[in-house]
Amino acid sequence: MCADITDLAQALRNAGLRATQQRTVLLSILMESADHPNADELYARAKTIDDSVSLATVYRTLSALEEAGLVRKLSFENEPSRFEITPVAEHDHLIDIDSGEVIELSSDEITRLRQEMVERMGYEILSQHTLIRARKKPG
Amino acid sequence: MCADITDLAQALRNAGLRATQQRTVLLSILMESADHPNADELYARAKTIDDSVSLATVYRTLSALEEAGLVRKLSFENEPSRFEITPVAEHDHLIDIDSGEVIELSSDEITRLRQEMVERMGYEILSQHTLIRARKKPG
DNA sequence: CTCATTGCAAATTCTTTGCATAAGG
DNA sequence: CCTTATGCAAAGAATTTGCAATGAG
Repeated sequence: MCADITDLAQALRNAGLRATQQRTVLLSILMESADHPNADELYARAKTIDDSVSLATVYRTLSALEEAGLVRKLSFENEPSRFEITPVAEHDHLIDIDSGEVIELSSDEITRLRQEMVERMGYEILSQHTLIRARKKPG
Repeated sequence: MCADITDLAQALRNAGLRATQQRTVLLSILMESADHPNADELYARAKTIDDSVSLATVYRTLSALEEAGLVRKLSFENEPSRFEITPVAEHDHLIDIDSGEVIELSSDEITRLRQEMVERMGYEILSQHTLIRARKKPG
C-alpha cells in the first residue's frame, strides 16, 4: 500500500521505462488515489508535489504507463478519460449519475462467463470493462 | 426492418420531438446501419440523401435521440463516439483490435447477474454496457 | 403565427505534437 | 555522453454553441 520512491522507480524500470521524477510522482499519486482521476485532476495533484510537471507530461506518462500495462484507462461517456492502477482483480464500474460517484464492482463470475463466450467465438480477451450507469433506489 | 418515412416521423413525435427532415433522415440511416457509425460517418451518409444537413445538426440530433431513448451512444477508447438504435435485447460489444470490426454480443445471463448484484447494492440500472477488446486466436 | 430547429462559423474541450532544453542510466 | 523525457506553446480532433434564418405544427 505504502510503496516508497525506490519501489516505484523500480516498478517503472521493470516496465521498461526510465524512472523520471515526473513519472514517479504521477505513479505514486495514482497508487494513493482511491477515486479514478482524469488527466487534469492528476495534473493538479502532481503540481502540489512537484510544481514543474506539465499537463503534456501527464498525458505522455499516462500513455506510457498504459502501454506498459501499469495503468488502465477508462472511457466514460461525456467526460474526459479517467485512469486507475491496473487492477489485480478484474472489476467493473458503476457510476452514480446523480452524484457522479464511481463505485468499483468486482465481477469474478461475470468475467468468467464472458471469457468463455468470447473464447468459443475464437477470440482471446485483451481487456474487458463494463460501465453501469445507475441511480440510488428510493427508500 | 423497412420502416417508411411516416413511421419514423411518428416515432419521433412519440418521443416528444419535432419530426424534421434532418431527424427523419438521420433516424432512417441509423436504422439501416448494421455497423456502429460515428457522427462523421452519419454525416457523410446523411449528405447522400439530404445535401443540406450539417454536422452540428448530426450532433444535436444524436443528443436529442439519445435523451429520448431512441439511440444509444457508445464510448470506445481512443476514437469518436459511435451510435446505434437502442437495442431491444441488451447486448455488449467486442472490438477486434486488429481489424477494428465491432461485434455485438448478446448477454442475457450476464445482464441478469449484473442486475441482481447492483440491485442488492440499492441501485437501479439505467444502462449498462461492456466493451471487450480482443484479438482472434491463431488457428 | 410561434417557437423549436437549423446551418454556419466560431468557440470549447480534451489530447497530441514539434522543438529546444534538461536529465536518466 | 547519448538518448529519452520534459516544458512550452501551438496544433489537432471531437464536440458544442451563438446567432440569424427557416420550417414544423
